[in-house]
Amino acid sequence: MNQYNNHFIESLNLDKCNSCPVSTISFCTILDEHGLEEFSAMSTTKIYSDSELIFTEGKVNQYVGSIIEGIVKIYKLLDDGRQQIVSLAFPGDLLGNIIDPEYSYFAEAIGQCKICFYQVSRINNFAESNPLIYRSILTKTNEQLSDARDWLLLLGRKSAKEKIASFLLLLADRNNAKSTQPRFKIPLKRQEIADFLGLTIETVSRNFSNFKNQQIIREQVGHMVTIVDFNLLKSIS
Amino acid sequence: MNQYNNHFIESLNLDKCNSCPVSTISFCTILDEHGLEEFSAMSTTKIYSDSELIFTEGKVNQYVGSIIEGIVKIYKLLDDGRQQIVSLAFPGDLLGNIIDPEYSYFAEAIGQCKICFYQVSRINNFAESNPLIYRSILTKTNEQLSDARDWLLLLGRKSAKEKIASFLLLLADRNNAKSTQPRFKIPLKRQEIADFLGLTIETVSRNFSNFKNQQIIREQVGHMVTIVDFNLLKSIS
DNA sequence: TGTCTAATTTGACTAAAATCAAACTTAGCT
DNA sequence: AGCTAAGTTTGATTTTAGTCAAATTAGACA
Repeated sequence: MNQYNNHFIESLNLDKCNSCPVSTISFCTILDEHGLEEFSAMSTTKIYSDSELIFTEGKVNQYVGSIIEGIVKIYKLLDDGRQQIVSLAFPGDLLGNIIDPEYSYFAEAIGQCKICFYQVSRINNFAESNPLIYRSILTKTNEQLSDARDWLLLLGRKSAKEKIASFLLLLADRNNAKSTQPRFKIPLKRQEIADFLGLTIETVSRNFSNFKNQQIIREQVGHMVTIVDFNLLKSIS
Repeated sequence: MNQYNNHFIESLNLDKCNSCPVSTISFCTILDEHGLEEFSAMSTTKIYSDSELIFTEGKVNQYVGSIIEGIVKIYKLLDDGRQQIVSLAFPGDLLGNIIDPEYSYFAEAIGQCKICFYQVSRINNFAESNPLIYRSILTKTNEQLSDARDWLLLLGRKSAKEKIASFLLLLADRNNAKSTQPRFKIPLKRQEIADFLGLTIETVSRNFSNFKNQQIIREQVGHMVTIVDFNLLKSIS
């Protein structure tokens, strides 16, 4: 009876991971079936609605999350309210880290998000017997560092026009848009784009208008955008 | 005879680490004596003179390094030559990573540098029996990510004046200057400061002049600087 | 110490993006 | 469908930092 019960729970957990849409790209993908069994039992899935705060700067770092669905913006604030988005996290991306004592940024859901959480302390315990999880987290962290450094180049050295072009290409890439005229939804409001690119909302709007006038992009209702001249956008970026 | 010989070699390697000035802050600090013995045998120390290239973007990622002495600038370039320094690496900092197939930036010595190198492939092999090295590298990578994100906020949202103030405080911090009027050498040329802060050399120069005129800092020959009004500089940043 | 070059500073002017303000559009709600 | 608030666009103007040019200073080396 107890035996059956245990088996039932474990298989439930594994089912959860087996049916997980990011199981092949999340940091847990490195685990074998045995590790995953133990690991999945530690996870809690939570759904956030648009604009809900996930992490708050300065709070104790208790959880890391793996994004299952949706997009999360990671941002920092100056005292006077100026905001800079330092990362956009997509499905499969890791939220937070297992090292720092506190969160050093805010994380907020853009649209509805589904996130799989783990307690930092439990991951660290788990890693004692499954140290490969460190390599997996390192791989994700390394990607984030690489992205952050690309963005440093953009913020420090690119013009507004180049920034907008780079932003559009980033979104096309994250949407795996393979077409020569990729079409996707821009998940950010103009103000958020401005906070991502280190610009003002007016500059963003003007540059979008220019691209539309020059037929480089088309914009439909609901922030759907089509990149008409991909190569031109690439050369601008 | 053979026995003595082995012992001699091993103790030489360990001596090298025992006398290493960054042994308590480098990523190898996590290793116990046994691990260190094996690890130290894999290392090669190299000295670079000012402006020497250490890594080149696009080249195969063969080595990671731990800085023993000196400062290294990590930078990226746009096609037209615009440059952005994405990181300044100090003694104890890790250069490169063990994940990517290629370097994605340039690394260049600022002044004379002493660097302890390891082959990426050998670190990965070593980690199979010493997986804690992953955690140690993760910790260093995580620091770099945190620094990069602080810099994203600076580049995206701070004014030239605020950038210069932040830069001076960063240097004071890296020099462990505990005094109320910290004094240290600015290791970068004006052009490099500009490339670090996303500014032009003229803007950097003008803002330094302003700070000097307002008696917030003093500058002596040889780029030695004294922060006269630390609190004011902090509030500006 | 003097000479030469590189680095830095300063000035005048320009350009890019920010600010301020208003009009217009979209999306959600009753 | 009409109302409302939020979001976006556009225009006029200002500000900041960039550009171009020249003068000055610092550093390396004979």
